[in-house]
Amino acid sequence: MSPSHPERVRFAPSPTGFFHVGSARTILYNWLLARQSNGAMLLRIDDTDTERNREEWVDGIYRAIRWLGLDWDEGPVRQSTRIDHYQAIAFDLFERGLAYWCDCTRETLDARKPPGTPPGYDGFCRDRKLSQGPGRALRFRVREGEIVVNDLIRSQVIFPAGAVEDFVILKSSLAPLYVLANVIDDIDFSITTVLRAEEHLPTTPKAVLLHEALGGPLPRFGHLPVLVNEQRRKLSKRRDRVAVEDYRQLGYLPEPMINYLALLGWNPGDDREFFTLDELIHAFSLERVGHSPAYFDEQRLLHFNKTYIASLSAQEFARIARPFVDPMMTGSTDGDERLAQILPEVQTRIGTLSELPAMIGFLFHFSPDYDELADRLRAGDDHYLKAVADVLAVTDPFDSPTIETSLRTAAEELGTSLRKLQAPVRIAITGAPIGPPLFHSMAILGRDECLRRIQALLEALHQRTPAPEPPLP
RNA sequence: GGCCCCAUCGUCUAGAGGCCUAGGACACCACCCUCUCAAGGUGGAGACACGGGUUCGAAUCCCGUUGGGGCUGCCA
Repeated sequence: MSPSHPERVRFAPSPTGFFHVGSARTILYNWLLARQSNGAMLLRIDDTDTERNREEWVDGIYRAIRWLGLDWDEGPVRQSTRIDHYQAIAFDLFERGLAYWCDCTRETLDARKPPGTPPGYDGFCRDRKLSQGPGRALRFRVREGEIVVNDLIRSQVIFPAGAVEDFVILKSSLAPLYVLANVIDDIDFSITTVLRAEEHLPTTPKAVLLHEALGGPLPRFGHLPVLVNEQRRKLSKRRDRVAVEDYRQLGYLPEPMINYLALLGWNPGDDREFFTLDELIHAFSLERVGHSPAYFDEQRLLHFNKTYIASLSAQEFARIARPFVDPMMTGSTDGDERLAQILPEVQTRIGTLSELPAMIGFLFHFSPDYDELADRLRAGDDHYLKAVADVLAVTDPFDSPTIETSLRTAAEELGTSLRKLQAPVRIAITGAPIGPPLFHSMAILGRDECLRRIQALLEALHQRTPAPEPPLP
């Protein structure tokens, strides 16, 4: 299913914010196309808008790409270093009569048009033969006739004559606009396929026009469906959690992120749902990219993350867990040993790495609010706790199976179930009603510490002043 | 408003005229397993937006309606 000819694709983000999950999907698909065709992907930084760009965002782009496990073959090309070149070509377009200078401002344009008229340029300066000068922008003279875009994903899209207005290619500051710089670079770097988000579809006819004017073969265009939020609106930096960096910090891993993103808009045609990057290279095809907007479902991402974590070897899991558990282990003497013992027990219990501290922190530091813990206990639990303390004192060896046997026997003698007996013990030992396997945790902590924690809860229970009787009316 | 895109379970989707009593996955519910919670196993509920065509036959093709989205900037 892979293309027979090497594709030259490009990924061209603008550094105006955090690297977006939508961008991550776009670069993935481009990268896949390049890899499966033995082609190349160019990384281009579209930083022509000096007002909005920040250098830290550029670094963020590099970081995110590497974190995802992707790379690029050429570049990065900074458009900001090629301004002169774009200007020269724009001036040439003017010389050839394909562009003209315009001094209309938003205000003069609006003033000219009857109220309620839809936005858009009216071609006022088309034949005024203005020369270059302060306050004058260069507009492209859009030709007559419809413009056809053959989209790889949507097939033929026709823009009727008159649907495209004369658009600005050089600001009055002489800074080039994105359509111009894009087309010039796509030509200069022999891009064969432009694969980008659907929001660019309406500007594609402008690119086609520019290509016509500048010559050279037209690249193939493909427009990916947009990613939307719960309200079905395009994912927005303001409203939604979209930064790849955020997901990294939350303990999501690159492999499941890639896996999930690949499936957001594309599917293999069968029921397969787990893919490595390498498998994606072979399986991916533009033909199987969907047409409709896709909801970025964090729950499903979580499922992929969780499944991936569970599939890791103990060594791999320990390695990636490290940065998330290190902070809570400071000051703990045999922390490494305890960590090594508990990690296999929690590997199938977490969705993201950031859940780790809350789940196993009790093994390293324990200073609960005993009043709160006491609140969680039920009537009679103090008897259970005492009985368990007695049993634990003579449990030998103090390992998980033996502890279990001891408590099982104790439960029988108390006429209760292990389920009920372990509940208050779990509260005493871990501080929470749910968590990793209790007996294993107890073995890790050791007899003394377990008894100390049970005693502490018992004392807290006894020291509580009984709730005053409600006054009788 | 104009131009453009899109339309199958809540979500991601399979489906390219009969294989559809519409399949899978996430989430949800129940049961099993079980020291809690997970994991795992079994089962369940849940969709072709609507209306016209075309056809022996339509989720699949055409038209319209409705709905959603994108763009409409001297941003990208």
